[in-house]
Amino acid sequence: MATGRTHRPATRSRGIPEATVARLPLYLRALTALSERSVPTVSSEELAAAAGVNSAKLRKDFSYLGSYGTRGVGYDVEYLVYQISRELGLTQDWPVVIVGIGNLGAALANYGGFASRGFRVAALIDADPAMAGKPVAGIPVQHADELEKIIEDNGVSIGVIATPAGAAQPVCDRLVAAGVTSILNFAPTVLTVPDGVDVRKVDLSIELQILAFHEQRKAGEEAAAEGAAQAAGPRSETADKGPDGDVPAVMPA
Amino acid sequence: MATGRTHRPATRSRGIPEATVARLPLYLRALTALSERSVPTVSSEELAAAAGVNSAKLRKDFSYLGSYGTRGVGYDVEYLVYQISRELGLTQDWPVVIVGIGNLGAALANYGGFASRGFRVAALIDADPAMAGKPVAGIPVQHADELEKIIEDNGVSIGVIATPAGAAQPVCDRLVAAGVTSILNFAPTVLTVPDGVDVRKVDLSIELQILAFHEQRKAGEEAAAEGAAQAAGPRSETADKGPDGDVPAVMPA
DNA sequence: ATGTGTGAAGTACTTCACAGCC
DNA sequence: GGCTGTGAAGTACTTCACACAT
Repeated sequence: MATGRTHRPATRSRGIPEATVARLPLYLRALTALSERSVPTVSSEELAAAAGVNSAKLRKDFSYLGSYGTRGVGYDVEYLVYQISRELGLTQDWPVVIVGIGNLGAALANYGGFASRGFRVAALIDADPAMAGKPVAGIPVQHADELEKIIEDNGVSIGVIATPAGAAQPVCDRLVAAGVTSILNFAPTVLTVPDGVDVRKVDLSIELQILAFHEQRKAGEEAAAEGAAQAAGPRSETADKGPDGDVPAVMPA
Repeated sequence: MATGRTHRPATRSRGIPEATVARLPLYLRALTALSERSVPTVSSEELAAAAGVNSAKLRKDFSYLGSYGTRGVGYDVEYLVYQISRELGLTQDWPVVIVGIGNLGAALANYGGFASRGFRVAALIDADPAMAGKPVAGIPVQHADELEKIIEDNGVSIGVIATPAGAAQPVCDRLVAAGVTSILNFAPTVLTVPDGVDVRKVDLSIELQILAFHEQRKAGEEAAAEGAAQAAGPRSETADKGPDGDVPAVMPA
């Protein structure tokens, strides 16, 4: 691929597609499971099945990292685990702060997947003074006033926002001002950040809405298949559950 | 799936791209906020800014739904809210069950965004007998034995899995067998489902790993840039590039 | 024989740019 | 004049299919 005309010259062949990056953690998880079962090698076919993708995609993805497989044999599990971990930056320790220790923040703090892969919860921060000192997942919650100090002292570059929507942007601004350059946002808001700061969002209600869209379509098709002779007009109603026909109101914070 | 055909024949012009569907909830949220402020109309430019996308994309997205705007004027907020809600299937009521009432399950049960947009938590289900009867978010937790009955009685077609990884597939199988056709999976596992069942996954650790990848790259470039002309402060000299920051050069220090 | 690595072909999505309507 | 709606152009990602290393 000599094209390379896209964004930048790129330091090297460091042009891993975003879609590939997003799948690397998936491969890594599957490989880790194999590693734990002491499986020495896997084929692209097997690994792809375990990760829920197709094998051509997987091979193409790996080709961006280098030629880590052996033709006629497959991939060495341990070696791949290492290479992917390194590529993702998981061979180093990433201190993370979680801001907003409500239900969700607590769930995140307790989530094993964090600690197990290079991430370390450096601090839990909440604006409620009543929370201060209270341990969650074995870590005492600190007051939001300490935010800047905590970030600096721990060299935190990744922040997780689990506050109500209204608090998210101000918290984000403070995180960024204090030096955080990557943010994982669970609050249902669009965050504005300066150039050079990465934001990823996880939005529970959006995922559900996407499911509802497909679900509705299924119901529609099913009905069309049943009646056979009555689709064709404008949007038909999907019978089955009581249609409320209301326009929802938004939530608070 | 050997047949060359794409997913579906598409009943009509009902060929809304998946990427567009994924953004509709975003637009809907922005529109709802405008609606609450009694803003009567918006331009694609304004709405796009509020939703965090560019205006051409937004107009293209809306063009798949129909021509709901007025040239020279913009879009009628209320009307769009209704149209998008309808397209997403949010004008009907979707009963949802949440399985696995740990930290995360409880967070989900309490999450306002669910109830506010056509989703109704029909039941909370957990395998731990000690949880049974305990109210979470005002809803008493029911034992997993009741799962099939609950799904049937409530006509549930959307299930949320918030169990530990090991329990996810069995729970998924039972949900599907009982009639659920859409699943939102929070457990860090690849779920296998029969054709016709939709699964979306939300994976906290994957998101963090993607951030770590970019974070690492920033650090690397920064080090490389250090040798060159050390710019002062958060400013990138690299003209412009993609929509999202991809060529950063900032330093917390 | 077997399974990787990869050009080339195919598909999906984004952005441009401007005609057309208000 | 302003702003939508959309063909056309551009870009990103996926899948195919097969040469080639083991």
